[in-house]
Amino acid sequence: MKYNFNEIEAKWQKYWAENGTFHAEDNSDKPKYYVLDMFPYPSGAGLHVGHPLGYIASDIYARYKRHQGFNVLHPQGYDSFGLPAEQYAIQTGQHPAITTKTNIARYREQLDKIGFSFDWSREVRTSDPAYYKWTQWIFIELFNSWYNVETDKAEHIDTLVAKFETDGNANVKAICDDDTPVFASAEWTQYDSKTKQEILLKYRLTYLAETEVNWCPALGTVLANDEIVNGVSERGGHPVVRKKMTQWSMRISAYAQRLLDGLNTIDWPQALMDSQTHWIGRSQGAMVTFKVDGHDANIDVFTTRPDTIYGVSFMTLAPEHDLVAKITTEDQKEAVQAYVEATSKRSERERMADVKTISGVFTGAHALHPFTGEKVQIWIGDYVLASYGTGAVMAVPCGDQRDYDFAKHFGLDIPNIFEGVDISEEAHADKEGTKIANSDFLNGLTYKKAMKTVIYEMEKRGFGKGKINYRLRDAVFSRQRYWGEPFPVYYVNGMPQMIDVKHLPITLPEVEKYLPTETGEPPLGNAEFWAWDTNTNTVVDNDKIDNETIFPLELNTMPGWAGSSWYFFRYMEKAAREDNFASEEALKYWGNVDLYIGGSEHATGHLLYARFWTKFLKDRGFVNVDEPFKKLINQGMILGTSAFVYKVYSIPLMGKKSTGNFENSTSREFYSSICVSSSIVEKIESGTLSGKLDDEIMRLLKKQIKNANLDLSEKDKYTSPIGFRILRYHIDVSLVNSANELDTEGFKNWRADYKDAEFICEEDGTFKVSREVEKMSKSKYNVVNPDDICEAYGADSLRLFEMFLGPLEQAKPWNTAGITGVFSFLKKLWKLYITDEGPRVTETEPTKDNLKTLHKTIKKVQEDIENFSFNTSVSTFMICVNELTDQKCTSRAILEPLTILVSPYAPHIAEELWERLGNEGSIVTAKFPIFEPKHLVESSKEYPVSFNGKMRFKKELSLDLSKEEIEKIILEDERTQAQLAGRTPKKVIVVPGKIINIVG
RNA sequence: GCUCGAGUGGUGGAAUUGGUAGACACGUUGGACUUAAAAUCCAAUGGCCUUUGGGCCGUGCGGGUUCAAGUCCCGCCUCGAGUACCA
Repeated sequence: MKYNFNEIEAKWQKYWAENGTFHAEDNSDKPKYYVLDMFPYPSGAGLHVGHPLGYIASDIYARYKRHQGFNVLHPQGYDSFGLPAEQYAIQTGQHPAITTKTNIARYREQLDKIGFSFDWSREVRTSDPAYYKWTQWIFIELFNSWYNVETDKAEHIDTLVAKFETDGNANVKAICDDDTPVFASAEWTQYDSKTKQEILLKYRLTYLAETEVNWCPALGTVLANDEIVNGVSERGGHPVVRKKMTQWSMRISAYAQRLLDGLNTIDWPQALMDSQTHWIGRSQGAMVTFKVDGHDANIDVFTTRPDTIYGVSFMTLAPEHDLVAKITTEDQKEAVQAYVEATSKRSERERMADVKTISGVFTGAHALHPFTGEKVQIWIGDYVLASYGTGAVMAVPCGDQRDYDFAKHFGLDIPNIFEGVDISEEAHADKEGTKIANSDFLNGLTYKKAMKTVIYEMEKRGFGKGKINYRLRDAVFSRQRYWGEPFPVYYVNGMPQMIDVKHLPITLPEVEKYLPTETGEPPLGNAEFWAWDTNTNTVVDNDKIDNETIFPLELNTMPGWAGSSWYFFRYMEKAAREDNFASEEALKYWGNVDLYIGGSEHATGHLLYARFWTKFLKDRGFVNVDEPFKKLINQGMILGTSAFVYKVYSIPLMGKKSTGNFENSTSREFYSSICVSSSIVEKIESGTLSGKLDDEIMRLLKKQIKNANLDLSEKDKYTSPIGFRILRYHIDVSLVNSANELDTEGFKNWRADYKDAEFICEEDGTFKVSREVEKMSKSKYNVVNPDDICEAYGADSLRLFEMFLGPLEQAKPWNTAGITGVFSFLKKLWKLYITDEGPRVTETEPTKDNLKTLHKTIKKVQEDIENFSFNTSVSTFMICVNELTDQKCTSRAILEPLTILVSPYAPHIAEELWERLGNEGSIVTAKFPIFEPKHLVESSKEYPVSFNGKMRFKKELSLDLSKEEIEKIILEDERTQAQLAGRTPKKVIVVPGKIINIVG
């Protein structure tokens, strides 16, 4: 009987679905284990072979844990709100909900074919109103919370209001906006409702504020910093400009320190934690206030080097700084205005591309040094960022390279405040090991002591204090998009009001167009049915808005990361979950995710926001854990192997301006007929092309020019083309075989503009393409689809092969060539159990060798799974099957445990063999075999014998021998004598059980 | 520029605490079976030299530590990822 994978896989996939084999139990005596994948965005392109890599790894782990007796939660769902569906809707008018549903169905079909052990009864879709009801609920809870610095956690806003009522806000220690006014309790009680609301917005964990945002006009939306790459939108590459807008923001900065501290409690890749640490950007220093000479104004600066304050020789403000207009003197006004205007026009992109140019203007004003009272010039310069710290720096040119460069450029003073350091060439930025000089009371102190002393002194004199600053900004939470969660918010008198949680969800309204309105409002501005009736608590017609009982609803929607910041909690319970996102018992039982697998691109987005929301939910008592993901693994990207065809263009046809991107040029159809095989291109480029081929190319080029019938002069048309250029194009990888030969007929039929292609082939008549490893993407035509592999070799082969490719964390190119190796392994495995005549398993006692092979395999596979080294266990299985085949093993005592070992990796074949061995039911909870070291105990070892570290021969020796005995035997060996050739060894190293090394 | 990671046969990769470099697989070559192909099986396969015993060289490059280095230390080179003037 043959290994019929199609039949077996369909059979067991059906069995698992019908029996709910992978449904986790909510009440269980078993220990819990929660394995999660980062859920996919269901794109229209479907899954490619890169997607399942992490899913296969987590599935192996989940299945392994089931064999180990754990109650395993391994759910899956869809991050189904997002920009691509919306852009598709804009283009086609098709509702994003429909395309999303279709895409999800396709994903599900593909996922099911790979045999994952997902508990689909808990599926989550972020765009499902029953799900986003709770996303809206969390938003409301954030609105109703403030951050109490004293208790170091978020609390309900009522506790803050209570403090205001009794004591005002002077002694309230809270994270709030910088411009929050100070008031007494009496003042608070007299404020009108709107003022109170405005003040509370300065404290709430989500708040409405005018923020400068990254506005992308082409997409009609605001982008987060991590959605911008090199100054253009990550998706589509459109330009991005700075714009002020009223937006919802999340006060994630309140959690900066806890987000840093939490990293010490979790098991994540170092690189990922490093990038979060850097993103949060903690720096310790001081806030120092400088008075402006002749003005009633102060400049606050943050500095990490208050110890160098005597080195200050000027100050620099960001051009956008509020004080600039106020303090600039009459003579400098023109220059300053011009500079400010020039900077505001420069796009982020330009500013980034141009880091080296030093620019700035003197304002004419001076600040007073807080210690010496000396006047220092106040400059403006675009190297100072308005968005970091206070938007102003105290410049210490001797200790900071940028200040140094600025001072040199404008001829400003560079006083030296370091003992015995030469600063004639560059600034001295080292902290340790240098003593401070020329600094009054700081003279002779080291960095650490000077820091303490100067901060103490500043605090005493009242113009500065120690401060910790974070780079982490509050996160903008509004998006001018349609396909996202609507805010449960309406506006009374311009102030946001939360809809009561019992009326959730507020579902997305229908719109005619998914584009911004003509007045520049978000797409929800197109909705006609988008007002809130406070009497009926329903969404009603916009025409009814009277601003008395019926009010306008929020037009923005939430960003992509809203739904993904808490979905791992929703999975914890499968019941209807009307009254909470998961029951208290379920949340308590499952706690947090034990193993989370996904891509490293989420380092500073999803993974930071999810940690933030988890900490918030913990503070407010809704969940029991401080960190959502205990252990995290980044799977490496699977890269595609793109194929390229080279085409020859005559320069006269291309015209003189031949520098553009021809791949995107619309006129290329004209010139696309001459294709040249890759090794001939090499010859052309190295100038070693034979005359015959050269003539052939020239002939085709002339023909092409003639046929093109362009508006060229007669002379140009018939003179021999003086030169040509070679350009390469991505072509579909399915048109190329493993020897890089092109299917020329298929190529002609692939796209209309290639139908007249002419080929200049290799000498053997084949046409070769060139290959290059790149990211897998539709536009590069290098996408490989898992369905085809499942069809041809089966899901078990796909699973094994993806693991066999290499270490999980490493990026690796996809090359299907090797898949036959794992496929023939599965066939060999099958043959170990079943022959053409039928089952061959017997009750024979296993031999010593059988047991040794089995237990060696158990040990290695278990170690590998626990180290997430799945590639090496596939090799181990191959070795095991090869050995058992050689041993002609038929013993059930060996073959039955082997099916369990293989089961996490190749579950379908394992189930089938398990059943054919006479077992009832599924293999998934069968106990994992236990490794017994006694089967690996050896009595002798084949020692490698080295001379000066180089292995020369091997000798089988008993392990009972002492070092001395081994040394004696080895020195007597004739091969040793031959190696030594009469010399006396200086030293003999014997490591029992390992190696023998003879020196001399 | 800074931070992190990686460089091993024709290819993907293995080598767990320093202890037989190249496991396992692909590919290639030769052979068996077959009318043929597929499938399967057997053998060889890092490079160079060779009197067929074996010898020399080999883990990006240059040094070092050690009886012994792919592995540890110092200095470089290349590639990849992240980040972008953070005061």
